[in-house]
This record gives sequence, C-alpha cells and structure tokens, in this order.
Amino acid sequence: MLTPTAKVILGMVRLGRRTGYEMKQLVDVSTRFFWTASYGQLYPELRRLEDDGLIAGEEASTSGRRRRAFALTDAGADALDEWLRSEDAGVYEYRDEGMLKIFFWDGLAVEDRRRILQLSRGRHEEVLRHLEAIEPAVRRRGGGPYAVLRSGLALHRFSIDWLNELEAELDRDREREVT
Amino acid sequence: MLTPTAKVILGMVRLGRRTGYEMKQLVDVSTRFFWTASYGQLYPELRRLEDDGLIAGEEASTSGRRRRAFALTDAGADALDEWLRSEDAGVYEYRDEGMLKIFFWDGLAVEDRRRILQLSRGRHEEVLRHLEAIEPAVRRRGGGPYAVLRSGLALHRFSIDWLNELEAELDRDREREVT
DNA sequence: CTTTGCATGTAAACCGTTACATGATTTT
DNA sequence: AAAATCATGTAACGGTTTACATGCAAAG
Repeated sequence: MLTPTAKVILGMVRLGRRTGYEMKQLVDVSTRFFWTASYGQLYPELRRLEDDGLIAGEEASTSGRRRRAFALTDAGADALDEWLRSEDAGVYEYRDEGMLKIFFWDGLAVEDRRRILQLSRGRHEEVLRHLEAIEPAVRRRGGGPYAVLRSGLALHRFSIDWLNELEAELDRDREREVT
Repeated sequence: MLTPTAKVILGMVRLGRRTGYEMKQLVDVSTRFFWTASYGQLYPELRRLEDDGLIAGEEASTSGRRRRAFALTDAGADALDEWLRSEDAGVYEYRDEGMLKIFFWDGLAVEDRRRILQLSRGRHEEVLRHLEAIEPAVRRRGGGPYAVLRSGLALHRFSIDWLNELEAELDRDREREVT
C-alpha cells in the first residue's frame, strides 16, 4: 500500500516534476487546497520509494548545486495506476473550526455570530482569489488539473454563497427580535 | 490557548453532555462530518481541562458502574466564549483523495475515470443519507446545530451534483472521440 | 446466558507541520 | 552586497486513529 505522500510523488513524477523541490512547488499552487505535502514528508518518502524501486533517482546537478532528479520505474507506473484504479475512495477529511463555532454559537449575540460567518467567508474568498488567478493558465492545459480547479472554484463559491445566506437569516432573526 | 479537542469538550458540556461517553455519542452523530474526536483524545483532555480548572468533575455513578459527570466552571465558560469570539477562523482542512485521483487521471480510460467519480459520489451520498435521516429531529431543536446540519446537506448535495456534471462531461468527451 | 450498550481509560503507531540547518546561484 | 530563489534534508513536536483492556448493566 502506498502512503498518502507516495501517491502525490508518483503522480507528480508522471506529470514531469523530477526533483523534490519541483514537486513541492506544484503542490503549493495546485493540489494544496485538497492535498498538501511538506518537505518533512516529501524527502524521506522519496528515499523510501527509491529503496522500494518505484522511482529511480540520478544526480542531476547542473552546476555546483546538488540536485536529484527522479523518474518513474515500471513498477512505479504500475503502482500509480493500481492506486488510481483501486476500488477505494480513499481519504476524505473535512475539518472546519468555523462550523464548530456555528454549532456552539447559540449563546452568542447576533453581531458575534455575524463575525464568525465573516471570518469563514474571508478564508474562502482568499482561496477563491488564488484559484481565479491561476484559472487562465490551467484552462489552457486542461485535463485532470483543470477539472480539479473548476471543482475548487465551484466549491468555494458555493461556500461563500451559503455563508452569505446564513448572514441574511441573521438579519431576519434580529428584525423579528426588534419587532 | 485551547486544543481542538478542548473546544469540542467545552461546547459539549454547555450543551448538556456531562460524561465523556455522552460527548462522544453526540460527536459521532452530529459534528463528525466536520469535526471528529476519539476516546484517545477525549479522556486525556477531560483530565487536563479539569486540572486547569475549566471543567469540574464529580462522581455520578447511578449504580455499581463508575461514571464521572462534568460541568463548566466560570473560567471554562469564559474560555469557551473567548474562543467563539476570537478573531481567528481556526483550522480549515479539506483533504480529498478523490480529487487527487482526478488531478492525476489524464492517462486513464474514460471508464476508469467514471469509476473514480462514482466512488467519490457514493461517499457523499452515504453522508447525505445520514444527514437527511436526522434532519427532522435537529430541525425541531433549531439553533447552531441545525444551521450546521443544513450546511452539511447543502454541501454534500452540491458535491454530488458537481460529480454528476463531471460524469456527463465524460460522456460528451467520449462521443467526440467516437465521432 | 449471551449480546448489546454504558463507561473509562491507555499504548503504539501514524501522519503531518514547523523550525531549523546548510549551502549554492541568481537577481536586484 | 544583499536578498530571493534553488535545493536538500533532519529533529522535535503535536494531533489523531486504532487497538486493546476492563468491567458493569440491561435486554433478548
């Protein structure tokens, strides 16, 4: 079985990211919103995958700076395909402290509740802005990354709309209080 | 600063869940979809919170079976409110292996891609069924838990719709291939 | 009398982030 | 000359899940 980070690495190598650094670069602008990877996971896992014969590394220093480039082995390509075709939906985790605050917000004043909604919305807006910024470039490439990007755009827009709706309800509740 | 589990506990105590077991019960049917807690976190954290004076525990055995019931102290109520009013959106994590598969799916046949979408959708449908089942009971209570439940319903329905749309696109792509 | 539910807890393993360390190269 | 970028790695820490251990009480 592949570890979560191994899946990212094998996929990234097939996409042409040959060094750990390049993989991290792409993760940070693309998969980051539904799948992260830090250097602390990446480099040890690269070594493990090489030991297991799923990737092959070679010295690729262009100058005095050391650099290791990796390529998929046949076994690695098989492992990647096997995972992609596996009958297992895999990890799905959604953890949202904003939701937890809403769950427990019953004692709070309307203005405090509004603030909770605004903070949550602010974060979705930040992500949305980033996704919108890279949209033109990713659209040109198309394929899986573009499908995923459109998912992200749709999801965060939906969340923003939903939070706005909840905020509108808050106003209606207050009017009822005043009346 | 409160640990994530501490936030759940303080909130649950205010909602009237007095024992670790009761808290876990409610977490499992309600917050589970955006915030989990296992016994391995719950019981040690209960002890820590009691040591810190945020909750007070008392023996509450109704018979031979041991049972510790907790209540919020004034300091605990303050800490809970402080967290709820904090200018920090807190943890937001979304990890989805289905999305990762889509990101890397470009080498796959249309049928393999369809399967990936179906598996993801299946999971959302499972969650949706559970949320729909508890909806009537939660609606009666209203408040934060009901707002959160409606969020969950909306989010998972949206995800299902989105995955269906992607699947329809797949069919259009294949027709184009055949034509 | 056996299974399910109530109830509390611990230990090990796993996963992941953060901070740190190092040093070369390119850009300003 | 300084700052940013390329590039690789480790150590410490923290949070979470899983599996295990224990035992009483109620229901079938």
